[in-house]
Amino acid sequence: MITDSHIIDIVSTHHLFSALTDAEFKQLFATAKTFKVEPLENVFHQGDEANRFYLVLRGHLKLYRTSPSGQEKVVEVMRQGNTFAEALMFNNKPFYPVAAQAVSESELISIDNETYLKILKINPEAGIAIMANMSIRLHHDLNEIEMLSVENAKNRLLLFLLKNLQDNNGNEGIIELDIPKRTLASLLSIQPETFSRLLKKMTKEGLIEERKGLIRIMDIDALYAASDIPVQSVTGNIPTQFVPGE
Amino acid sequence: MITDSHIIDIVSTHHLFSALTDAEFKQLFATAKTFKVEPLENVFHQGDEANRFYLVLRGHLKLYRTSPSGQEKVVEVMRQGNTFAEALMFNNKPFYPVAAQAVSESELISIDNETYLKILKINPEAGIAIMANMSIRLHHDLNEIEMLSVENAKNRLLLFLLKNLQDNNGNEGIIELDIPKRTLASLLSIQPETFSRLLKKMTKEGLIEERKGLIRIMDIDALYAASDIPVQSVTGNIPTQFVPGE
DNA sequence: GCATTATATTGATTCGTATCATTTGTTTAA
DNA sequence: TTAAACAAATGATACGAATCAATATAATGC
Repeated sequence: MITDSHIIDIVSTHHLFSALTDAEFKQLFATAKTFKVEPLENVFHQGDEANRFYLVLRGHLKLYRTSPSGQEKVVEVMRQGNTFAEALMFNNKPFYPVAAQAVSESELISIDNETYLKILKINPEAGIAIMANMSIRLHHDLNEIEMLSVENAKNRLLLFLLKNLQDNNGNEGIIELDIPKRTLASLLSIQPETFSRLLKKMTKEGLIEERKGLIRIMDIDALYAASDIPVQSVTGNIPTQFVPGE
Repeated sequence: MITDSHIIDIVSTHHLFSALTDAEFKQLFATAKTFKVEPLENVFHQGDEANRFYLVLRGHLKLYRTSPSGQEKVVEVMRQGNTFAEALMFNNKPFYPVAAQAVSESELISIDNETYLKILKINPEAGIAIMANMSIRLHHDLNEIEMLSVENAKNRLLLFLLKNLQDNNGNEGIIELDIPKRTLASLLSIQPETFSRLLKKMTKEGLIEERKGLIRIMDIDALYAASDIPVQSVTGNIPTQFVPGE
């Protein structure tokens, strides 16, 4: 079971709700329902009328589509803190194009589409505040994807250096290290040993210079050249989903 | 130089604009300005009044913050197709908290905040349509981050299998392969050779069974157990940003 | 049907990075 | 100042996965 304060925690930190005023929040949750689902139990089926969207309080569920031939395909897996079917609401789609089924025992809260949309329509400021959250989250995700997309240690370090330049006059730059190297290594998902070796190698190659607590980049352009960070590293790296026959 | 049709391509596929009606689009771009910036040239400075936001048509720029001590710190790097400073608009922040400077020669289009917000306020439907796009994009990003967070080939394959189960009766599952294996391997960022070896190994271990165009999973639970996919693999993996002293 | 080409498998080798072990250097505190 | 504790660097080794090379199997066209 999940406590009330826990529920409020999960709900109020979600980007769809965190920007609502107290009054709006109250209005919205007057029509909300919390409920449990057991494994293999469906929250809704493909083709059902879509007039609510959901937030997972606990457990996890799969969204899946059943093709005409009867094949089932999981589209997405939802976990604690995730919302689903809200895009349908924004898009005015009347029916769920997928089914939702609990994988583990789960607890959900469902929100009435109409109530939510009414709030947005009556008070466009609310919508704009929510878009602020979504924008920030999108930027954040893009950064995370970019960092994750850089698969090897050298390029992660290079990307880090290029992103954390301070005080760059012309083609030089300085990075101050005010945390232990081993911590920095860990932030970059590199072992301290590897980190040390990398810096040494780059120093030998004349790309950087190390002085107590400082890394000096001799030639920013050369550093860019040394990396094979893709110019457009941000978009469409590994498709999350294999969609047969689409 | 970038051609007009190219501009329209970039702009109209962006989630902040793709849901606008023709009339709204026209109205918005009546106040838009395209312009170039040379390397080291600033689009705006920290503390400037923020009444426009920007879309990168070509090149790349850095957003950076200068601390009281004069240290410069890059917050984000923007590339073709990215927008920046729109979150400020949604948040009604009057000043840019960062500066934006071209790294390479770049071409931008700037949009008037007031005009954009007016469209949203007059017609909440427009905002809702945009939120639809943002929702979809957020879901997509979450999936991508999840997939990217799985660092090794075996677990990527396992995650893929578990996410693409069709026709699972009880603890068995079937995955249909209607694309060439080498394509699938590439989707998973695995070399075809490695992919082949992995399947062979898993077959030997009794986890799966292969039959022309089909992969049969003998025991879904065992597969889960074989993977070390974190339960909550979605959130906060590698911090994108090293923020000294924060 | 056979030849041709695409796709898949298998083996040998190499490369990048983690891991383990040891040494060197740097703080911290007695 | 010296020992203890911590951080960083260096060496040796192990392992996963890429790469290169060869062969096997399947699909396609004539």
